[in-house]
Amino acid sequence: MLSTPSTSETTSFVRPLAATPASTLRDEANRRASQSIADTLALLNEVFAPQRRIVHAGDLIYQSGERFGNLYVLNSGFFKIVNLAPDGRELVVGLKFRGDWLGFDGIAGGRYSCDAVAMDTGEVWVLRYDRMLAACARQPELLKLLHEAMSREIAHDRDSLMSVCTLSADARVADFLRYWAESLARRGMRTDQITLRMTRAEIGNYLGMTLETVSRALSRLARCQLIHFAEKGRRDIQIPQVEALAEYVQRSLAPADVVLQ
Amino acid sequence: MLSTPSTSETTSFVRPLAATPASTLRDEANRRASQSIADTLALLNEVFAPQRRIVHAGDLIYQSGERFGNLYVLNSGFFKIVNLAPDGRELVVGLKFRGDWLGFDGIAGGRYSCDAVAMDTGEVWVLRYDRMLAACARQPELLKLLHEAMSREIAHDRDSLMSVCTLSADARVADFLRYWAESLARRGMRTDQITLRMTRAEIGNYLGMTLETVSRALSRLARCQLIHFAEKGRRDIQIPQVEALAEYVQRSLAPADVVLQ
DNA sequence: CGTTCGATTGAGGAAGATCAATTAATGTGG
DNA sequence: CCACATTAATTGATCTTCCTCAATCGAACG
Repeated sequence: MLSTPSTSETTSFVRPLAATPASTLRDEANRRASQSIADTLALLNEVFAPQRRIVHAGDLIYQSGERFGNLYVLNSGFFKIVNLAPDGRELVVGLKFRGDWLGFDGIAGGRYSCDAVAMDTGEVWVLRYDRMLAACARQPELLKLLHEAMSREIAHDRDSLMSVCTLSADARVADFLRYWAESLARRGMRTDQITLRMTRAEIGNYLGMTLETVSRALSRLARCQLIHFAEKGRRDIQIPQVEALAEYVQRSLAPADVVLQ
Repeated sequence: MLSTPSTSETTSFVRPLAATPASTLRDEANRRASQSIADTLALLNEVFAPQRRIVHAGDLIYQSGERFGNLYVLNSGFFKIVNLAPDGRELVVGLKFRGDWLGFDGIAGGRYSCDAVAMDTGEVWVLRYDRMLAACARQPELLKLLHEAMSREIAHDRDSLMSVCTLSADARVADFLRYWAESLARRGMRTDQITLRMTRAEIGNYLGMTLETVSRALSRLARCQLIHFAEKGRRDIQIPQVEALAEYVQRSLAPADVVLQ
């Protein structure tokens, strides 16, 4: 099912002149992103032949306070990262998809500072950090990968903070759906119909609002036709156009005096 | 629950019986932290003899969109990291003190994704990333330093998100002051009287609230005697006991039904 | 088939934003 | 050094958003 997805071959061809609408460019970017993730996994597989661990919804891959020793890379499935304060507060601070790394937070203090919880069945690759470092010394390419992953995480955390601090509740929910859909798209998965693996309470926790507010926001988005609920179950959400969600976020930022044509 | 705390940083010696009040333990931890920062700077200086750059309030060390090439380490001064959204939103997403690294966000995309702005006169050391990598290959100790710095940043960003998502405005301001004071303490600087180098608007931007709310929160904290304003100028703030601020945050979390003895 | 858990929706209230007026610091040119 | 302009901070009054509490409904499960 996995390993060695034909590495190499990241579209080095210039496209023919013809029409290249925005959607085509976007698809192309997603294809490249997906390939890049596949390449990364292939390289890791080749270098480490890492131990594979199958997880099911609710499984913890590591937890706060546990001694650090491994980094993890998701081959499939979905994870949430839950930050725990000494006083008992819990917050979902990140979501992880195929190709994402887990466990960076443990490097500095020698212990993980979060829980990593599977939200679905999936496969995690286990990388011993010390072996990783040793391999990096021989193979600079690996180190580049590692640093890029950490850097991406830092940049993304900042974007999360920006969402929470500057967007209204409705916009935050829209942005969350957009982010989820785009994360899937960049991994070559369907985005017209997505299945949220989180309850309203979890989404609210992640976005810094109550579950009622999440529910109301989703209802409003559905009323605007930006999303549709699948017939059965409100966990499946159809998104006719992901870009429309981004536009909605932008519109919510625009001061009312701007004329909406 | 788990094993061997070891790793520097966690007191691995059992203290002698005698009186060791919390404040002494804390001072000792701060002394160690300060020494650790000094050691790091000394090592970097020795290995790279890095270019030094003097900055003044308002100077940008790098800005969003600029081509990535350097990491920076603060030898003195204070920086804010400002995240910029394509639509013009700006958010202060981080504060940097002596010993902190800047520029990690640029590694992944080849461009910085934030502005790094000096809030005071200071000295920044410039480290070429490629030279850094080369040096790391020879000196694993360096790589450890680098990874720890990135890891700390990831962990801290998550804590920031937690503050914004779970604390009231007053508690967030109190937590901000506590964080600032502790950052100074860990660098061996005075904390009884601190000079905020930010306007109320900047603080509010960082904490996700308006400047009026910051002002009101500070007034309330002053009314509770948790802080005092210096005679002249409201930028200088006296903090009689930093721990009292942490307690205030905890108290604000406690449901009203808890009896506060 | 009832129990439980998650989601939705409404009503009322509280925290914080917005708008506005006043005061305090900072700076500028004469 | 002072008058004046400018920017930052405070405080109050009102309004909005979101939270809290509560009732209802639907889906999943034993």
